[in-house]
Amino acid sequence: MIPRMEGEPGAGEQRAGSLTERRIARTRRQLAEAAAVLFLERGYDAVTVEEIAASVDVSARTFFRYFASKEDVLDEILVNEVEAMTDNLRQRPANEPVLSSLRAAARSWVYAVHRDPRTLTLFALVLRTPVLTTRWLVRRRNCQEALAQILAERLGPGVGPRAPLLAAGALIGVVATIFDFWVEDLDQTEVLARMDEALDLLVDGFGLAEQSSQLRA
Amino acid sequence: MIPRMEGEPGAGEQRAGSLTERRIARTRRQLAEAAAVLFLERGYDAVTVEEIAASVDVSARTFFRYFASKEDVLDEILVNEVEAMTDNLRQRPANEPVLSSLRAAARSWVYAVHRDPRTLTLFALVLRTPVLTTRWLVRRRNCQEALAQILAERLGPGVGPRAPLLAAGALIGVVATIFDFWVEDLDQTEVLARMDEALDLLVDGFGLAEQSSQLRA
DNA sequence: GCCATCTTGACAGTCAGTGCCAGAAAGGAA
DNA sequence: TTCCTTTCTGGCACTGACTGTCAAGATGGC
Repeated sequence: MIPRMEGEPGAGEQRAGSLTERRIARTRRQLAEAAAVLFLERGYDAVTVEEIAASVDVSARTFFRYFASKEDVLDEILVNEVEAMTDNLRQRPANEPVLSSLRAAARSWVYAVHRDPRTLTLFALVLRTPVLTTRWLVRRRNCQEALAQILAERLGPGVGPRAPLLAAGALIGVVATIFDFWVEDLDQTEVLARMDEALDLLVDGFGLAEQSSQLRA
Repeated sequence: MIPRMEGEPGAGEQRAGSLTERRIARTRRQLAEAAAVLFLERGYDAVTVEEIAASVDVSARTFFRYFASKEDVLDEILVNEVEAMTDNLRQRPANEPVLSSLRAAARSWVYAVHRDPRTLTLFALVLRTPVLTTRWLVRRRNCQEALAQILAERLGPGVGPRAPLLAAGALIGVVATIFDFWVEDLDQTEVLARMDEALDLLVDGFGLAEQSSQLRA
């Protein structure tokens, strides 16, 4: 009933490069591609699933066999980016200070995004479409959980059970905010500098500890 | 065409306590109430707008005149809570250190939520229903913006244009994470202690600055 | 009581998403 | 090639969220 994609083949045993399998992969890619093009042309809401399907010459019913919902076509991009980011992080040497790992991972991810300008354009689309923005926020949260797990491994059990999730919350909070600035202003090139500043602010506790009205008076 | 609620009255000039106006307010309250009851009974997805409307004896069409979408019935609760929180914060004396204000605001908000156990039950419903969770994440973001504005006012222009939003991101990141722990485990009473710990961790920069693998070896 | 204004229900219609079934296409085996 | 099984696909009917429109009913001011 559901196209198989990549995964364990069924009893019918279609091998990896089989004709069917390639056709399925192609259809999936075409649908995602067509959706991205149409969304960018006319906006998310103004495009119907019917149209996306028609432009690849399959039925709407088939579209829903490839993607659980209309949102899912773009959500896949978000998932991929978040995974690219967390994979970068996991591949950093385990003895490197966490913050350096994070800076390096963010750095290589930013470079990757820069290499494919479409990614940022699609992110801009996501952030100006409410339904899709909510998806992005969900992915941010997934990212927090993934980051928390990495932090837990790196920092060991000494830091307590909730610290990794909390630290990840704060880190994602600042990194995602910088990311929002980036997407809002697609031309800006100094993302990395801003990211570094933001992380510096974070490790300083934003100066909140010593801040008081007297200091400003 | 759209029920007026509270706001500037139209040319017809219906005054605040008018019969119509009270009926409208009552219908709105009844709809929200009925929705909450039904959602808690059977889960969000298993309840149709038709049923909510029928249980208050209005048409489904009318439901959509009061709430833009099915999600909006519960979203209102989220908005109210977030506003209660930010209002608490705004009412703190302007010369109080930001962090103290935040602790105090969070504290009185937690007390308020404790006084009405239903609030937390509804939050639990929200967090176990994907569509509603996304709403919650959106509200969190609104909260970040509101908090950033307050921070900007308190900290003055010296801190740079992006620092307030970044600090707010980190603060919301940890406060919301504590909140998630709270909602997951409704019985727990030490929320406030955890909140304080979390904020302490934040002003310490989570110890990320000096952390390195050598320190753990 | 009259009139302007507003709320409501009914109806029709769009679009997302799902279950079901029959037909077509692919792969394996004889 | 031919047959058989597995899997993919289109078509159809259906639910449910949501919107535009219009006529009918209620309300408030005069």
